[in-house]
Amino acid sequence: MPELPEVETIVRDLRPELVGRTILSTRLTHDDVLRGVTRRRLLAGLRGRRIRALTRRAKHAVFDLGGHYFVVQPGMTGSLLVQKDLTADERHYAVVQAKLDDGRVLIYHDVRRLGTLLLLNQAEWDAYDAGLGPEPLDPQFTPERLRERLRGTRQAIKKALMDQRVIAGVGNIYANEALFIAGIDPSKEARAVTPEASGRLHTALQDILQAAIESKGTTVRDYRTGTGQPGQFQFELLVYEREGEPCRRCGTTLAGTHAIDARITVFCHRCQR
DNA sequence: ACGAGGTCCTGCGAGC
DNA sequence: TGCTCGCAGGACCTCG
Repeated sequence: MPELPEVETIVRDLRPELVGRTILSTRLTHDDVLRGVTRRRLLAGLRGRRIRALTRRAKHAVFDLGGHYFVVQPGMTGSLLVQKDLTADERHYAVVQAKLDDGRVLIYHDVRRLGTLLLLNQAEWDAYDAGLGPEPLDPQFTPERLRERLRGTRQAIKKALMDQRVIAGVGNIYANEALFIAGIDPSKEARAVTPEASGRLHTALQDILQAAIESKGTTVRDYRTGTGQPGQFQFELLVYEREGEPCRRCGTTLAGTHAIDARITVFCHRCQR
């Protein structure tokens, strides 16, 4: 499931392939991935446009088309690929096929279509961007900034971490991992996290996200890098997908619960307080 | 402002 | 074998 490291990997892989290319024509096979944009406006907005830049913000891949932005949020099962030919499987799940001026095709592939596509002008993008929390790998994201963001909410710390308005780009996998590394009980109220623990969490978040980027992301099922390869970070996970297995730090059997926001939370009763 | 729960969407695996 | 059903979940919504 593409979170910050996965989208960062996709964007880094595709940037040299796509920047400077012009989109000749576009095919959209399903309208249900569109959010706040009609089929007609999306297709008109892509056709004939040159890709000026490709960047990441939170869990979104952002195509700068000059004057407006094509924003792809891969959701659970979305991926972006650039290919010369499509396999039958790729064709079946390719929600968007954009023909490029070098003869290749940019594909947005999404089996479950929980991903979303947006087309925003400059003002709309600025407003959207302003609604997202700070980037955890930004040098301006200090431990103090994290503590400020957490102080205001009584929500469970894990839910707060996954709230894109609080911090951008963190989803279920890295929230579980960072809380384990920082030794914080995922159900603890965010505002009750001590400054010391918050400092550990800041370090853990930056370390885990950076390490996951270096391993090209975590592939549980569907996620692929921009070159179609699985990521490698799934082999380094400490708690996620390890419910019932021994804690790597103390050997206690890791617990699993759905009590927080109906998502699987895996943690160590002994190491996380 | 909070939590709880529903919705979207499809593939997969369990159970019968 | 072939079916039904529950589950996976990020974002967004409504309700109390």
